[in-house]
Amino acid sequence: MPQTAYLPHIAYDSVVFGFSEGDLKILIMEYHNTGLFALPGGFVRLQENLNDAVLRGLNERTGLTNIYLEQFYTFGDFSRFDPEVMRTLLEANGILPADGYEWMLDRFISVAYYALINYEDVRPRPDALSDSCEWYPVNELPELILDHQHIVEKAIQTLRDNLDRKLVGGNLLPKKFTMNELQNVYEAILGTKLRRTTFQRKMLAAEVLTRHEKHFSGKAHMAPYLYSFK
Amino acid sequence: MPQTAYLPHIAYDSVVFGFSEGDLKILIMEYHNTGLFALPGGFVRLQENLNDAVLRGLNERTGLTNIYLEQFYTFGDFSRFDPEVMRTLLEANGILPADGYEWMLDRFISVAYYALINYEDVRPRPDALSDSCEWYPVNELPELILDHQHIVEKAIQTLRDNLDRKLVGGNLLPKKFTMNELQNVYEAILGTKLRRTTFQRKMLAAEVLTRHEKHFSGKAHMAPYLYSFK
DNA sequence: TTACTATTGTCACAAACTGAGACAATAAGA
DNA sequence: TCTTATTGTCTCAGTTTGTGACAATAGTAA
Repeated sequence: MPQTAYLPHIAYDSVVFGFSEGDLKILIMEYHNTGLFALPGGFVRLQENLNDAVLRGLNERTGLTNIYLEQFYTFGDFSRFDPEVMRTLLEANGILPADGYEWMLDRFISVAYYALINYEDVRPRPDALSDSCEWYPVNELPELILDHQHIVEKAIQTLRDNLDRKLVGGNLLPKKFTMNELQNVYEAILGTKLRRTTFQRKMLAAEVLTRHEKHFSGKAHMAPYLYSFK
Repeated sequence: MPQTAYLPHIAYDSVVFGFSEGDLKILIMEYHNTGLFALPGGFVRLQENLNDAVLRGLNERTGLTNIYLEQFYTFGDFSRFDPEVMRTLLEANGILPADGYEWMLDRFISVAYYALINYEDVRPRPDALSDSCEWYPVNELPELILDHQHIVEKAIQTLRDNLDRKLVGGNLLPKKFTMNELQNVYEAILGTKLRRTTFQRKMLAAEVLTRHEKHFSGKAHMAPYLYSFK
């Protein structure tokens, strides 16, 4: 990452949501030899679109290409500025700031995005600076650097606000899913239980679902239909 | 604006909404000797919070201090980069880029905000680079530089989406207003007519208004109550 | 003083929507 | 064949919303 390759002072952070075992989860990086946890983020190349930079970073970490991505806020408080954190990350990777990395110790304004992906499609991959990239339930996050906890909270709040308006919950599931699975996603996002009949009626009335064949799970009860988003 | 005073590559643009004569209007700058029209914007000082920079810029142009302000999107496409526009603006003001203004010809990522203000509270003031700062109805804007037309459209869309959820329409009116005036604001923002009785019932049920004395306009009919937001 | 007009606050009724439960129809195991 | 758990659908009541009606003004005109 030499100085000339990226726009200085500008970063992005991404809150990558997945759904598994009944929990809403997000991808968190743990940096090599530091015990520091952070959202996966990155920088923008000099001639690159901001949105493309985020998609590139997500692709590098998840291998996915068609990602549901939404920009939700830009964090620009001066109090975000804490060069010691970045210095620690660089040193843990054997990098001296003087070797062309001084710009990473500057103040950054960060554009935050959230992504919704199908948990099963991802094998998280660490990037060059990181030790591990793992899923954590949103209610059991480790302590995060800088204002990243705040970014996560705002991401969840925005996702909740957009849930009914944009009907995006399906992006957290495989192509085909049952009505019960979809309801579980909604409940995990909203943090509340929903009524089965009311939920089903609302989803069907919205006319965004296509009904497919039944799914036989081997359980001793009526088999549910599979659905997909139109 | 010497190089050292501001963060490079980062700008903000503000869409300042006002309401007058039945129209939703926004503040547009016309730059001196160029015929170029643009949203009022600015830069962030090295140790300044992003949000504070925007409030500072709005204060310089409107004299207002308590401004309803909302960040809505950050525009970061590389296609925004057009140094000729900025070069024209500088030259029209007799400034040579070589005099420490080269950074203004670089690529910028712009964080966009919208503000809602009471039209009557404002006497728009031009800033150092500008010739005039005037209100334009949103449906009769001049051609704007770069992607500013796109920014305006996204601002209006966001305002519409937030209107019911945040009940912010009152920020475009004086402290006290009639129900009919509030309805006119909503209609101007949404671009549609609303039913008088339904609108009044919804507003009263929301329990966000305080009812004050009646307002006698001199017209030959029942006088309406004045309201203010709680 | 007495009509007359335009607008306002409120009510009434129907239509649409939502919460909550009931129930028959399975799918598999006992 | 009986039992159990879950699903798709229906019903009914309560709430909200669309729509019009109507009396109560505040001025103007006769």
